[in-house]
Amino acid sequence: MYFSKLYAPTLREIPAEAEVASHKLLVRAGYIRKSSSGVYTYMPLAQRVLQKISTIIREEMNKAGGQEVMLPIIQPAEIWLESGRWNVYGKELFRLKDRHDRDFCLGPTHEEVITDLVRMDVSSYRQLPLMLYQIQNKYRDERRPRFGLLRGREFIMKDLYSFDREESGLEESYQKMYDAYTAVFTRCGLEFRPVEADSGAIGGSSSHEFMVIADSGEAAIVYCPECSYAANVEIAPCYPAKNEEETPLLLEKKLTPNKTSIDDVATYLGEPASKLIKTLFFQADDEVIAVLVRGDRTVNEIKIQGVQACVVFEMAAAEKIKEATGCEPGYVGPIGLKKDIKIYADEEIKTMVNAVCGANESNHHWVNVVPGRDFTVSEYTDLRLIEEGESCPKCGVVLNTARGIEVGQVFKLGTKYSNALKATYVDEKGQENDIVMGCYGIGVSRTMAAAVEQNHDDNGIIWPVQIAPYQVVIVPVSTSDQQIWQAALLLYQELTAVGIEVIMDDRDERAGVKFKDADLIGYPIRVTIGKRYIEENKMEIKKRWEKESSLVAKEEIIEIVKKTWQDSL
RNA sequence: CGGGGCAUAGCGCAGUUUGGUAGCGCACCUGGUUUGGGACCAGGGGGUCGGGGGUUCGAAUCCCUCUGCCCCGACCA
Repeated sequence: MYFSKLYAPTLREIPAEAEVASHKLLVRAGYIRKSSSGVYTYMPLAQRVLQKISTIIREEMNKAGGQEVMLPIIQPAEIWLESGRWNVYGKELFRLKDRHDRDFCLGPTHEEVITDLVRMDVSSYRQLPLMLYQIQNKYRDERRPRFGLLRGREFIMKDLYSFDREESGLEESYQKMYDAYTAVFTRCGLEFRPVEADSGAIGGSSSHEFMVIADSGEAAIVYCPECSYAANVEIAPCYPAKNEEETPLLLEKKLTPNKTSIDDVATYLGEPASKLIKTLFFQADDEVIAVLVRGDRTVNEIKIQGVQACVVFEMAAAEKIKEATGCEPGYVGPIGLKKDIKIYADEEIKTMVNAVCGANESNHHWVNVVPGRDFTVSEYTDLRLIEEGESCPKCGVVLNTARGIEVGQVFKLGTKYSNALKATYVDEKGQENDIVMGCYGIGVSRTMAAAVEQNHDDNGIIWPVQIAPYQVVIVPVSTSDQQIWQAALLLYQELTAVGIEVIMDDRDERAGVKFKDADLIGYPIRVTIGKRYIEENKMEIKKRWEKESSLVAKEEIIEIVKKTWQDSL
């Protein structure tokens, strides 16, 4: 491909709206343009990268036994009503009506559609197991689209659904997909880590997320340097720290004027934050609940939802808190609540002695509080967020922390959807059973953005060879010098002939412009042909991820390029 | 959904306070000089100043209203 013909308009200036590296660089380098908030056009370079990622995914899905299908994006409301998610999914679901006023939605995920398909055509155990997948656009009306392709409203996903006879079959399918995902991201040349994850609103028993490691990632993970343990902090279990043993003292109310935050109260009373009890109120459907954690800890809302099942879960409104405590937030505590509400407490609270908590009276806190003596807790359990420096639940070694971008997730769904939608099969004994399902997603467009987040420098993108839009760019320093131009042309033809994807920068631009664009676009290998070719018959080869270039003969160039390409496969 | 901000040429911005008929840099076109890390000179094209309504002799500028976009938070298979 000649650069002069390529539709890749690069920009010198960064669009004002771009926040993160992948967004800035993909826009600047001419890969994507925004159409509306969270919706992007993929231009030729992006399309090539997406195709490469998709090809790798297809190969691995097929290898694992998957069959590709294409499912509808426009989905009828009926099946969503049947699964119960039409009302649960909320505003995230893009809804629309047809001319007859019938309800539809744009698919954010395809459990309903695929289950509807399979229930029509699968009836016998002889047809199982089955794995179907698709790669196409999905839609979620995000409250706040951001970070370019990382959180869009329209995005490309691969999703595979597995259908098995029983749990053991699901276990096998799940493992196949786990392995396939590992192969996919390895082949994409990314540094990633599978972590244990929450299965969230999609339901199901077990789940792993595949995280591309990048400082800009939205997800925080912990992993063990010794054993294989790795988890999203959302679900990482915490062990209670030992609280100091003390002789319980008499409960006492203290004046704490205008001290509403943990830090303020701790400083004012001269106590460490770990001596305070943090009391938070949540709205769980129609019920208000109180949650207690040590003052220096953060509550983990995912864990709370694990003990208090509900559809809507959020921080309680101020008036609800007042109803429960008779007091403004800032001085609330578990002692003497107005209303009889459930109090969940983190395990660490149990052993606290002579603690501090709000008195449910403005400008007052209790000191020398002893849980169990001064108030009663409905349930003690692990409710806090894991912190830096805590131990591995498997082997006790101190965990490492990292940030990641979630590019894939695998779920064991069980029979949640097959049961709701009556997708059943008949076994050898003539017994009807629900099909056991799993679902497995990869964010294709997000993977492209994550690759950029992980692989870039100040000058631009540094594509892993496997997913680069082209592997090589040839830069003839002058297009008017026939000796240089002819050499470039010959190299171009020879590389193309061996299956290497090459861009020839044939533009009548200064060398500096071509170098800047080459770095920005991120071709793994750049070959420059200039004076040194005329003088010494040497070409310059530079790998995008290395600082130095080297001068070599043309024959070597071809060998180096071929080798680099093959090494990456 | 709460809070804040922005909307002027393809991109980045000034002009709005104090109304007088739209400008700068980059990009683009023409010609010339240049040519190894985003060149220089000269000339040129491109704007319903987000939409609608109002005030005024006159509105990018003041008022009302709608829409879009961005940031922080909350939320997030």
